[in-house]
Amino acid sequence: MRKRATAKEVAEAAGVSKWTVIRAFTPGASITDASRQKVLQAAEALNYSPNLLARSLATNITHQVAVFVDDFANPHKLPVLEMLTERLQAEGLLTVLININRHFDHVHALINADQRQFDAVILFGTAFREETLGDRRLGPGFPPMFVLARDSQIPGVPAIACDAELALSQMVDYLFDKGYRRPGFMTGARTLSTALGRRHHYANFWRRKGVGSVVELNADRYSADAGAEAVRAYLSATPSSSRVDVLMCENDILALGAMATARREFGCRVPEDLAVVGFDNIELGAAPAYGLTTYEQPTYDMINTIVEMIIGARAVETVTLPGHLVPRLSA
Amino acid sequence: MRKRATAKEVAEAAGVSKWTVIRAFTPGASITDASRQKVLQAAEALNYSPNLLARSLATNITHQVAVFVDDFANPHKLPVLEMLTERLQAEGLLTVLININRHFDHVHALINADQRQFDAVILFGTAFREETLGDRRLGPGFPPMFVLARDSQIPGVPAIACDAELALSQMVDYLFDKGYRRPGFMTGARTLSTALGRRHHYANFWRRKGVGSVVELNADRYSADAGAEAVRAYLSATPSSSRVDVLMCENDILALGAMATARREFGCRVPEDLAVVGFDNIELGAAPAYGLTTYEQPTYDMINTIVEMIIGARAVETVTLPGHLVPRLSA
DNA sequence: AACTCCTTTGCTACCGGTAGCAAACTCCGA
DNA sequence: TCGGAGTTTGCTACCGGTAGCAAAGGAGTT
Repeated sequence: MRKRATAKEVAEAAGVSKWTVIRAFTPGASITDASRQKVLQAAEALNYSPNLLARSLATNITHQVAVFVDDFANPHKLPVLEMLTERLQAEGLLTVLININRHFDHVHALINADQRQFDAVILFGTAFREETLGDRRLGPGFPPMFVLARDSQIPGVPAIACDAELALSQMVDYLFDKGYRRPGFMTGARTLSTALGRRHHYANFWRRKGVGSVVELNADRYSADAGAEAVRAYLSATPSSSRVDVLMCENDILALGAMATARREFGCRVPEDLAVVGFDNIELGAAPAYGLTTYEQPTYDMINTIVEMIIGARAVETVTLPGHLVPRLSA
Repeated sequence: MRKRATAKEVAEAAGVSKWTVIRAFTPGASITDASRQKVLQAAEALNYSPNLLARSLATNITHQVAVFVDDFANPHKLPVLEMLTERLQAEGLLTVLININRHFDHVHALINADQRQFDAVILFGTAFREETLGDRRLGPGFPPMFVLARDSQIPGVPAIACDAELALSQMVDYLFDKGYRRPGFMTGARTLSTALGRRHHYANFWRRKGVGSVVELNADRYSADAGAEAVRAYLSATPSSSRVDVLMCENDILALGAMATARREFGCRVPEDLAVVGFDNIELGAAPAYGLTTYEQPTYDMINTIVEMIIGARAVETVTLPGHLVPRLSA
């Protein structure tokens, strides 16, 4: 396999120095049209294009952003990744997808990221803890970190997320106006971020409405199955007379599992016997079979904000952005 | 922000040459325990770890694999990406996720990949065509390419995929044995790969069973909505007496949309009035509400095969691997 | 023609590693 | 005590670019 052409080879072919070749490929560089043409022609013939690795080494800019993901069960991740890659690529940045699931050593992955000189690191998942990210080996020179779509538990690491307080206030207002008075909430994996987040605000706003107690259901993962199981356990243990009238699930995927099981195994009509709402607005929830009432995060705004921070077009700080309620038939 | 420490600085601190420092970090290099300890101590103090960018430039090995994805609508992509990143990371390879949707110029993305010297490029999507990938600018030195989970339409580019012929033969056998005789097939986006793939084999095997005609439904995308729409168009135009009795959809996400709509809007019982089967075995299809009969691709085997080819542990060639039928209630 | 001033080109030094040769150092046996 | 083999260390050259200075070239003025 022949090697790729280098600037030096192109220079020889064009009869100029390699620096002139570089200039022909550098926008705004000082070079006459005549030499640029000569160079471009020779480059074309030799199939030359600059080696970005060498450029990165010299400039200390890689144009690569690492995205750490620790939870691939939620299909909502996919459209976000799509949008994120698209937005980053529009700025000339590539996305390095790093899997931080249970099988991997977080600190190790971070050190690796460090060694690769990424321009930035985006944490996009559920369970990044301070003890891993605060590791002292991640010293000076570590790329700037951002937390996407979650609160940040790490001091100094900004979070760009949906305004959970606003979201839950809108949701509870909506449910209250619809007449629901016996709220339930289903959590997924019990991480700190979860506990402090949506459930907290949900309970708070109900309290303000004068509804003091929120029934809590626990799924142990974020998956349809786990949602199904949790609701099955609840409904089979609770006579219909004392059941909640509306169940909010921490995300749509739990909600879909819960809804399907409530209908199918317990004959519940949704929303008449049990209203169900979710969070995220995944595509499938919109399907007529579900008609899931949910809340849409401001995905584009969050991504745009984070990318602007990365390219330096915006001050780096924690930002919460308003999403919007998506009322459908399930509540 | 202070810069990262380099081998030279560690060398000064440890009182050795920078090459000794490098050797301390190179497994199997010739170095005494005494100097290695000295170096590691100094490195620890300065928080040094080797710069992989510089290493890549010198060795011409980046340990980065680009994955081109052009279709983020199918949730099946997510578990595959999870497994792929995990398997690659286990070999010390990182995954660069490149979005090749309609907004991007494929050739441009490939040239960019070329400039970054990826160790390999994996095409994981629906619509990579020969005219883009055969571009002559992707000349010698371009990283080896692989097509994952699809046929390859590109000569010289091996495909690692599920054995579609076997899969469809198993599926048709199963459906035939269950007594179905009026088969339908719903395609997604009409790309070449699709046309030649599952639908083709499906029709073929029915023909062998003596069933000559397969009704074709067309969804224009791979999404639940598109599946819903296609089945809506079909069912409202076709009296129940002349409808198909089993509808195979090109993938699960189409099948779920179709099933939900058939049930909800047309009162069809599944599978009594209309059996529905899909392909991929996505998580949601397993939920009791659906019980979707489907076919599971040998995802792990495919990924493992491709990774072994990348690391040179296996001959590079097109491989098809057997998956297995997942019978549930929907057929 | 001589002198500016500005543009273009070439050059050295550098980014932070790797490869492989040569010198220096051990260690051992004769 | 010395020779020689094997090990360890240092060195030069290189990977393919970038940065920024210095020399060369060209146009305009007097």
